[in-house]
Amino acid sequence: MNNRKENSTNTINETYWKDHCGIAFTLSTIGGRWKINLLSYLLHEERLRYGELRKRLVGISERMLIAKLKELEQDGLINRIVYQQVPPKVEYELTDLGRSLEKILVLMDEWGEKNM
Amino acid sequence: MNNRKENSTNTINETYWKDHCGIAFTLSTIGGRWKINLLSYLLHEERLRYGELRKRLVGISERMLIAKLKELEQDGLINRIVYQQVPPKVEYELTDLGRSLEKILVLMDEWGEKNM
DNA sequence: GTTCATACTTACTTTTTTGTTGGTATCATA
DNA sequence: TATGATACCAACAAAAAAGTAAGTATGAAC
Repeated sequence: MNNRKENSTNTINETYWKDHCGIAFTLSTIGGRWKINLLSYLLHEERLRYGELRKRLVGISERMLIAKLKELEQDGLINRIVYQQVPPKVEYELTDLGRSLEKILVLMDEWGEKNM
Repeated sequence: MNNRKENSTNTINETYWKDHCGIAFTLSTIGGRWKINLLSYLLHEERLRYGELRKRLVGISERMLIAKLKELEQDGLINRIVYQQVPPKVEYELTDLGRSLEKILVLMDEWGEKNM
């Protein structure tokens, strides 16, 4: 899953900036095609099941959805809540750390709505 | 330079979200490896020459620096000021639109510094 | 007429991200 | 015993982003 070349210039650059610059660090945790959408939906709707997220993220593939959920979970931004039942039921919600991004997300949304 | 496939799923998805979601739009204009660094330096230092930017953006290649400057200029976030002299002198500064991102950049920086 | 400084440019390669397709597991219900 | 519902996985392929290396142009100073 994590098949980055550890000593590529690309990775070296990203690592350098993640370590030296707050903005770069932040961007690395919420950047990419889908993460902010995920965070945004979870911010507004509290808890959502896997299938509900998939419906909302128009165009996303299972592969990406799972991958991004896993990354967000590993970064401590969301919780994964598993119900022991069949068929399976899994819900996702923001952690406190995830919710602490609210202001940034709101500002980004406002800026975008205004300038797009 | 712009060699995106116009009808790839990837591009279709990005376009859809850029049109429907403010956050996605914002992220598409400041995302990627280098743009926020550029904006950040220009925010703090007002005007910087091409060569000065290159020194600050440790690790960046000419190709990337030019490409990102051009994108930022086309999106109206920065001004390119050319002095008619040899050897050439070109400065870059934020536009009002660029400066309107300040709050977001500051918050991202704070969040990063706190959590990295 | 060669060198220097500066801001770019271009062809090409590598790396990373994203998408496609076709799976698996579980147990209740029909 | 077959079907359905849900969450997830894995091999492969395409697309996009980033990096490498070697250029160009200009006119002044040597």
